[in-house]
Amino acid sequence: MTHRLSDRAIWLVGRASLHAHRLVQEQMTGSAQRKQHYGILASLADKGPAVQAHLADRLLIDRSDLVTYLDELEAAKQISRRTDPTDRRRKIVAITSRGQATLKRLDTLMYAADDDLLSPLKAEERTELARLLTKLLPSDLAP
Amino acid sequence: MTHRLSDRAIWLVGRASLHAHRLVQEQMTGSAQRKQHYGILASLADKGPAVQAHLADRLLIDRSDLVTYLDELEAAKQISRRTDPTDRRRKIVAITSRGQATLKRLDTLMYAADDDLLSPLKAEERTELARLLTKLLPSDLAP
DNA sequence: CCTATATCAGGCTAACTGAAATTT
DNA sequence: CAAATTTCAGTTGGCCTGATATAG
Repeated sequence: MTHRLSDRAIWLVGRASLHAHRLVQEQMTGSAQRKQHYGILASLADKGPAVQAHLADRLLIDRSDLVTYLDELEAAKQISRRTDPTDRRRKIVAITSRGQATLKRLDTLMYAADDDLLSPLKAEERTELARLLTKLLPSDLAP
Repeated sequence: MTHRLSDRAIWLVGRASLHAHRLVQEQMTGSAQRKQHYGILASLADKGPAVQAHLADRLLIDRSDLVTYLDELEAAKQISRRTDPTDRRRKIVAITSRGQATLKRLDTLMYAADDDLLSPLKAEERTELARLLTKLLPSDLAP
């Protein structure tokens, strides 16, 4: 009661996210990629090609914003879009080999930022934090 | 390795923060207050008056942004600013009685949003999450 | 006819950058 | 003179809203 902020998960998670974002920016200086590009490429690499609407829902990204990010990634030949033959409203997005290479490079940066962020925690605490955060999320990030 | 995103705390905490922010917005519709106002008022109420620079550091808010937020809170007579007599560069910020009342109201909203956010977790998991997140933060939120 | 999908145009706000004025 | 504090002006990026064209 006497220390509201340290009790409010809403506040804590917001500030932790800001701190994390700053660490990512440190790693990403000079890399013309966005943090969202990482999420998109990682999702496509790990879960396979996807329709844009489903991809947006999985990543908690707005569908109209995803269009922009995919435009950028497509211009860099890191993803491909093709119309779904069974439903021509949809476009199926897939990662390219160039996208795989970029992802590998980004993953190194994100791993380093992750290590900075988690440095105050022990190994068991890190996995426990990941488990708890995953339970919070409305989208299904699990396999 | 096969599921990058669910392994990256950087990504998880960012998406959890977005989800939390949406829940706060649901609660705050119609309330002319910002989320940052809550943090400022709560910090001043729980830890007492503070110099702007220290307050900004504690809350992980940019110093120039804090100026704007304090202008708004001051216009609503929820905080007061006075020059520090021992160092006239500094201004000491304090919460007013009207600010206390607003904080009480905001705290109810934030508590409700917190409860939504944490609904997938058991009581012990909630306190564990708060503990872990607090350890991550560079600023000192503890008493 | 209604719904779903991708796309586009525009707005909002938190966060950031850089610089000025004042005081130590 | 150099450093700290508050303040101001302007930019960026992520998120959001509403609308359109196309397809089921």
